[in-house]
Amino acid sequence: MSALSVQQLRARLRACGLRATLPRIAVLGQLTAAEGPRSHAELTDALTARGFDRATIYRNLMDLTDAGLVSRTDLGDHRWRFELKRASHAQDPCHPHFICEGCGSIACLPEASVELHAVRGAPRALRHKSVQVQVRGLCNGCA
Amino acid sequence: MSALSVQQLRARLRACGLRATLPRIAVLGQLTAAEGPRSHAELTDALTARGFDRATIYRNLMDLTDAGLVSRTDLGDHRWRFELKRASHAQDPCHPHFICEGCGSIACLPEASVELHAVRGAPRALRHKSVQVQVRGLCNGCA
DNA sequence: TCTCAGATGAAATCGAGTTGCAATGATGGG
DNA sequence: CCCATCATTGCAACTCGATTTCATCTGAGA
Repeated sequence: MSALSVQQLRARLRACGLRATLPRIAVLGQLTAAEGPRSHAELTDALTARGFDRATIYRNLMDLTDAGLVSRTDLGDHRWRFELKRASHAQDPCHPHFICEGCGSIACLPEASVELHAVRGAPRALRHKSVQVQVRGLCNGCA
Repeated sequence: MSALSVQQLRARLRACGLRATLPRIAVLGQLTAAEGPRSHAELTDALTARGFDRATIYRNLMDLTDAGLVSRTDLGDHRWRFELKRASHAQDPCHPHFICEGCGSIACLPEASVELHAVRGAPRALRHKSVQVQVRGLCNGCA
């Protein structure tokens, strides 16, 4: 799902009751093409070159979040990250994220890469898998 | 460890190579008496009455964090929280941490509760186990 | 006691996040 | 196909926690 056509993006927006405007298609397209969560600043850097405004990008991210197409999380660095909810990730809604402490980039890890064991004394949330797992370290580029 | 004498606080600061100044002793004292993480604003509210400046409190929180006496985390509400590192957290450097997104308490998980698998495509740091794992969710009290 | 690097206080700055408002444009109805 | 309407945009300003600047002050070793 690296890149969808404009028609596909437009259809997806309309299916949620959102107007298919140019900036909105661009934002959804960026998130669709992205590997993992992206910050507002990252999207702004990528899209102001095309003439779109910060505030518009911000409001579209909120719109997509409200529509349920995108999830908004804070991975602990004081910046909201927006990630497309993918059909392929539907079965593992809380896949772990890898956070590079060198360059700050964030990537998704396959759910199989982290296995949780609800050992004695651990919070019950661990047993229900209703937790968010973050792995911090150096990415291959920064190591 | 609800309250330490000024002498004890002073000694602890000196042991880290920090000067035992009045504001610094007050900040460390507040964190020592606190039950859980405290935000900069909370400490400011408590300490400006004694005549200490916001910026000074902020810098002392950073100093204590750099010195390793205090940990700084974000519970997801976009505000830094500072919590005294207690002795019980000191040993076993690479165990996973459980962060409650409700009350902010930070608990140590047994190393066995999280198992990492270096699957294809994962960063090499995962294979070397040179990563830090954080599990976020609701603790038993907040669930 | 003297000295000065480290620390403080007051104010300014930074930056992500957010909002107000007039102009614009996507959509549905005619 | 055109028009009216209302969601959306672009711009600028604002909020507020986080952070820095700089002149002054002070804790701690000599």
